[in-house]
Amino acid sequence: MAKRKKTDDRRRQIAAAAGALFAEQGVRATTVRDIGDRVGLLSGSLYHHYKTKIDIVHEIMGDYGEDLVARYDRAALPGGTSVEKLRRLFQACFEANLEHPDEEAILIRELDSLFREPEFAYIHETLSRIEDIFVGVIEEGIRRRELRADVDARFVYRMMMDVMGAVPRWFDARTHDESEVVDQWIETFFHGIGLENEA
Amino acid sequence: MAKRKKTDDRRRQIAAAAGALFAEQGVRATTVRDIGDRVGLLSGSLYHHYKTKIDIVHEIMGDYGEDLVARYDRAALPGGTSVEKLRRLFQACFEANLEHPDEEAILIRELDSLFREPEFAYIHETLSRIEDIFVGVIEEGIRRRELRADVDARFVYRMMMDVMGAVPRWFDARTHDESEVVDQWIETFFHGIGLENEA
DNA sequence: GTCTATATTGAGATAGAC
DNA sequence: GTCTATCTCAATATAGAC
Repeated sequence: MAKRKKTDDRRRQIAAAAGALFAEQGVRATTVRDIGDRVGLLSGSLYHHYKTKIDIVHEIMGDYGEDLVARYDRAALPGGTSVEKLRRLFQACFEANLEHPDEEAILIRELDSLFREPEFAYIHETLSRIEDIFVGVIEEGIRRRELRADVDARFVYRMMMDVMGAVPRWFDARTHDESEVVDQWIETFFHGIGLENEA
Repeated sequence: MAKRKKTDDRRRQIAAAAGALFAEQGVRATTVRDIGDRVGLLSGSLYHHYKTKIDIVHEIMGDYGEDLVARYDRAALPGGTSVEKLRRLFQACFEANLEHPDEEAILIRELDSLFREPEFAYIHETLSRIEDIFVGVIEEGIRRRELRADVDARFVYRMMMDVMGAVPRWFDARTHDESEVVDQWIETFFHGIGLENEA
């Protein structure tokens, strides 16, 4: 029992070190020797814990999708206006980036490269579920006449996701206040940057 | 003279083939053998025309920055309201994507990987000049009271650039009408998706 | 200017001793 | 469970014949 636990600790330690490197440099640019150095092992010893380098990526990302969908699901729960729901969705994005920065960075970084491989199809299924959540909230807002009737929900979702997807590239909790960012996003997406008397 | 021209043709042919591959798969994932296959040469023969694989990337991207900055500069020329200028800037983005799809795709794809290398610093200088153009237009709009006084120009620029940077990932001139996309961007950024009576 | 052939390096992975 | 040592393969790049 105690022995089993220790093995898992080592696995987690390797996954954590690898995750930080993958997030920073990308999976392809990170060598098994880099990972070994970080945890104080020779590269060959990693293979006692994982069958391949890609298996480490699966270990890191495999369960993360559920966590992420659950966050957005919770944010979209009934309660409040459409703006309030959108705000909760944006906040969920930041919480994910704060609590799982490596996973978020890897998700975005590898989306158009490694995660195009068929074995990572589950990543895209996760994103598709998140898209449905956003689109559901936006379409409900249109039906409730809280959002403009002429907005294309999938189109607006894409704009929002493009903006949220850039968070790992610039966000630093030490220099940014996430609630201010969420405020600005809400202001811009909901009210726009134009002055009314110019419309 | 005719001979010199032929040599340049070969260089351009190689750069074009490599550009398409770089845009699709990324520079790192594209091998010199891939490139050779595309132009009907053995990989070794490429080295008669270019010293290294990375030199081909420089050939493709080296002059493109000027082209891009010139486009955005022209779009920001005096004339019209701030919305009209923003519309012209968005249109410039689409024209760039239509006329130089490979360059745009490579620019975005490699921004956080290959283009972090010091030898590609000129790419970031180009982007910095484009940022200044956008920020200039937005700040002018605020001074003219055409845009809200409380918008943070750099922040809004980042949102816009994040949205524009995703264009190479989904835009297909055969299925999308770029002027419709520009319309939606302008509507969303300028007026927002909210209904006035909800504000 | 292109080909044949090969040098060189780097990276993922394995075998077997400890 | 880790190390030593090494295999294997793929990729960039080079040398010299044609």
